[in-house]
Amino acid sequence: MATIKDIAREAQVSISTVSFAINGTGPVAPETKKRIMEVIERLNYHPSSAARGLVTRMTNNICLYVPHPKSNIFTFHGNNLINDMLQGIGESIDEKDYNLLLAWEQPGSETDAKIMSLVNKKAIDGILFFNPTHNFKPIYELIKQKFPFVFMGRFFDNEPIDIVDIDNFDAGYRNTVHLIKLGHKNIGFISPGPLNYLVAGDRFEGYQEALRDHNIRYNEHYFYLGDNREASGYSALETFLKLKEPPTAVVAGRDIQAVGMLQYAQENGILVPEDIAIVSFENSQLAELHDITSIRTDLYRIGREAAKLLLQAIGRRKERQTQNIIIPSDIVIRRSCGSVLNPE
Amino acid sequence: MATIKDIAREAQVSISTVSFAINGTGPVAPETKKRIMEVIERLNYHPSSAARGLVTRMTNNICLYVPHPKSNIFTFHGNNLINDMLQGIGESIDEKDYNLLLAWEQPGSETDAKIMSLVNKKAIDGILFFNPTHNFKPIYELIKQKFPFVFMGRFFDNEPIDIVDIDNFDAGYRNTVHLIKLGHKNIGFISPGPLNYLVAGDRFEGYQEALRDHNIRYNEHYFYLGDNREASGYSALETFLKLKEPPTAVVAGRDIQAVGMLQYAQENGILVPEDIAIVSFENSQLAELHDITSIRTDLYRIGREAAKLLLQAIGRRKERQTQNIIIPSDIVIRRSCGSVLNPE
DNA sequence: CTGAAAGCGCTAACAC
DNA sequence: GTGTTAGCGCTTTCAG
Repeated sequence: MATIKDIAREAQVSISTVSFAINGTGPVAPETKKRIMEVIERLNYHPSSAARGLVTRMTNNICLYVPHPKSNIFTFHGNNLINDMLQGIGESIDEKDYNLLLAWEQPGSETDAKIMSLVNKKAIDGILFFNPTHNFKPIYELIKQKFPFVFMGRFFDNEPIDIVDIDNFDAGYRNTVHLIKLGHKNIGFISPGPLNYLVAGDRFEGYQEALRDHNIRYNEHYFYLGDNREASGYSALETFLKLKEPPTAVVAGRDIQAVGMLQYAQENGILVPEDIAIVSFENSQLAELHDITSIRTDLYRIGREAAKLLLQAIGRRKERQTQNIIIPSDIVIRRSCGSVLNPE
Repeated sequence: MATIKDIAREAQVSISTVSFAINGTGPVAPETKKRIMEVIERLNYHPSSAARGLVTRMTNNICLYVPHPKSNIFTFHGNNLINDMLQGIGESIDEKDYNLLLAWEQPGSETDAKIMSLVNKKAIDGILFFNPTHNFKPIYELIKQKFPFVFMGRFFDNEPIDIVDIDNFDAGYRNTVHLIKLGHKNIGFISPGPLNYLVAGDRFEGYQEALRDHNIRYNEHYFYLGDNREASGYSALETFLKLKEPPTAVVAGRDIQAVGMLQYAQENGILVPEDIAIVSFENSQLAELHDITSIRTDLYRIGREAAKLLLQAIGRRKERQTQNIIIPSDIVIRRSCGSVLNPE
């Protein structure tokens, strides 16, 4: 393997000149540079990232820190959306020639062992957090160390940190308003998961706010705590329809729940959207497959913006204003909500 | 940040002793070691991976090299399965304290620019290839350089390389035999994609071989070239049923195609499995949702074995026998095939 | 514009 | 068992 020394010798210059030529960090005469570049090409030379990293203290690696793959949360946004996010991240990091390291904690190990190890041993320059839960210890340590990171998804503490997120509150609000505009007053809500997950909590609050804004009283019997299984949508609808005054529309917390509702409806001769209108979140393949109106999350843009922001933060290590970027999402109207109207 | 020098000074030993103590690469007196470890703990010292990498020529990073996220191929095996694979990889690399770098080529860039750059600049110690297409240039360069890598999925050349794969031929064979055993003789086959993708080609060959083994003549009208969209299953069934002698069973190339078939069947009053039996591949969420018999691919084991193999290869850089590990897959019987019999 | 030289933090001979 | 020392391949003052 050729080293910078070989290049210097072959090009008849010193190694510092070679370094200047490669990095543009010092003046080099055009012909000298040309000669150097030729030798580099000829010897197929590539600077060693370890050697470079040792002196620059940069690795050109960022870490995408995700929940454990086995976790349901990992597929929270529907699967193909993760691909979208990766694509967005990829585009941003490619521009600056950064690499992407993927990491998560093994269940049973310390909750932040992996990520702090990566930070401590200086294997990464920054972190992209993609973790819908907010209970997050390492954050504070990282803030203290001034280690660059960006949060994808809301983080409810008021620490000044970089965040890129969709507005789940807004999504819940718009889904609900959409139903209200269609004339519904009795509107059920299935939470996508425990309300202490911000995604779920925010959507629920958006739902409530929409009701308030339209002078509809929130009925606690119209709330059903769901999870990531079809069955939770199924039993939600079952439960709702047993009420004396059942809802005429439901905001499903996620597409798979909407599918469960569809299942129950079909088995029991209930018509969608005639008897019960449904809107959902995620706009996954399932929504498309079953003609379910659903909120589309632009994870591509989230990924791209978050990575861009992180690279900026890495670039200027000085104090800088933290940013809070909200990526808008839109509602994809399909059959299940009983309208082809556009919302608002 | 504490360095090895600080530790040496505080522990009143030389830096080599510290190094020996940390890595176990030299004899250190128990009390000395204890003292050193205490200082390390106290100063929260972590060896710099760049410095270490510079001398050991190891990065402790491996690269999972995948198709572009936008590519359909990326979701070929169904999405949650990718998670399974990641989990498997994660378990293996955690044991040896390795990190996972995720990389793919941006469309439009050179087909192997990213991966060869990673190799050249010595940012990784080995590569896990996950790429269903076989048209793969960098392989030969890597072989020449003796750079460690493992292929997940078949590679049809006869180069001696490490491979971990499921037996798609076997899967196609077993799906077909399952239908034959149920009494079917006219069996359609929808390819999951172009036949030059080995996944598709192998499944198709398994299908053909099963027919041959049971003295059933292959009928080319029973072949339909599908893709990754529901519509291809839909039109496949439509096409098949228009034949003078339509098939009574179909091997769908992937779950989404089976769903498309179900859709067509439902719209046209065709009963599944009574009128047409269906088996498929992937065993994705869709298969579960729609009660489709499907072949389960154990991507968890593929990931785990592949990463393990790669780490072995990285460990002993000497000549070693390449391995060819086949991970068995099994068939998950559901309603769509018209049996609860176990195959074979 | 170019070169000499001092490290970056660590490992691994080699000497004692 | 422990210390000394020579690098690993590169960046970056600082002179000239």
